[in-house]
Amino acid sequence: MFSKACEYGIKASIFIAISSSEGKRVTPKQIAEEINSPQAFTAKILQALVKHNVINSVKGAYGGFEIEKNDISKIKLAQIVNAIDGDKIYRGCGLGLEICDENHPCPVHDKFKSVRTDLQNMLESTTLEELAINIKSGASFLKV
Amino acid sequence: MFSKACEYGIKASIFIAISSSEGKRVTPKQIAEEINSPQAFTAKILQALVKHNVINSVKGAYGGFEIEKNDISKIKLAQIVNAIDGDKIYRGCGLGLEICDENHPCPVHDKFKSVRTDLQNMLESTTLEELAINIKSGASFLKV
DNA sequence: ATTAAATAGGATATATTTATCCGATATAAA
DNA sequence: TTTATATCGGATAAATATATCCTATTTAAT
Repeated sequence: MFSKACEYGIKASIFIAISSSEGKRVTPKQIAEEINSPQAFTAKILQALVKHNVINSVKGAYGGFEIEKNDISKIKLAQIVNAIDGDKIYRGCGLGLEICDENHPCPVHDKFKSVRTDLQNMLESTTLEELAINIKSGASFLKV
Repeated sequence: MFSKACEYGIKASIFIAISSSEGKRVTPKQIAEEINSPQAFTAKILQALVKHNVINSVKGAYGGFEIEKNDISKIKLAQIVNAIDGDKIYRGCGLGLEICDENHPCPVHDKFKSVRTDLQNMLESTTLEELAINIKSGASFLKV
């Protein structure tokens, strides 16, 4: 479904959201431990998220990654997925056709429509805040 | 969503279904042309489909790949996807957790549930026959 | 100013997926 | 039995995704 990079990006963003809500910046090392991911690879993904304005970075001593407190409830999963995997998940053709639309549909075009729309709606409506709250309350988990 | 191999496998199966319904066996060369895929790679995928009893192969002169006429309406997309990509699309965790279930859900476990169930239902209810019919009638296309 | 701690980013390595090549084997027809 | 035509399957190559390493740069605190 998502690439590894995207999975890490989502989990990292949730952890950063939690930390930021407590006024703490976090380093790639802390993040990688918390979400059980390779540290250097995770750092690359964080750079991409910074570039796409999903998270902020502060260089130098006492720096790290953070999310503006007011933004946590505004950031949607879709933004994170878009920053890392692009929009091919719900835009590209299910069977890889270059051109696939109503006029020239692939064999599964119609069948896929609702699944993909559901996915898109879910990604566009789910906020980092609600995901962070569930982690904080112990209702869900970032690693095994 | 699906791997390239799986995309080729679905399109190839549809084309074989059409040909078989007309009593014709087809070679990897013909298939690759019809679905716009690399021939040798497609041949590997066909082998996998044979091994999983989705399609039949007949070796030797005048041989090729075919699907039992009576099976065309019975074969579901899910069987093809399963043969090539396995069931991780609708079984594996959306965020890659080793363990992810009701007792220990990842952050998006609940959000994903309906999307994945929809996908699974779609794959398990869609037959090769209906996809083949739409290609034959010109309602959908195997390549651009 | 100096130092310690942090991100940024280029270079490189590894793993996986995608793709190609070629010889072995099977089989129908002549 | 020979020949032409297929699949089968192992070896290899190329492309992409994942992961690591190292140095440069930035910056807060002393």
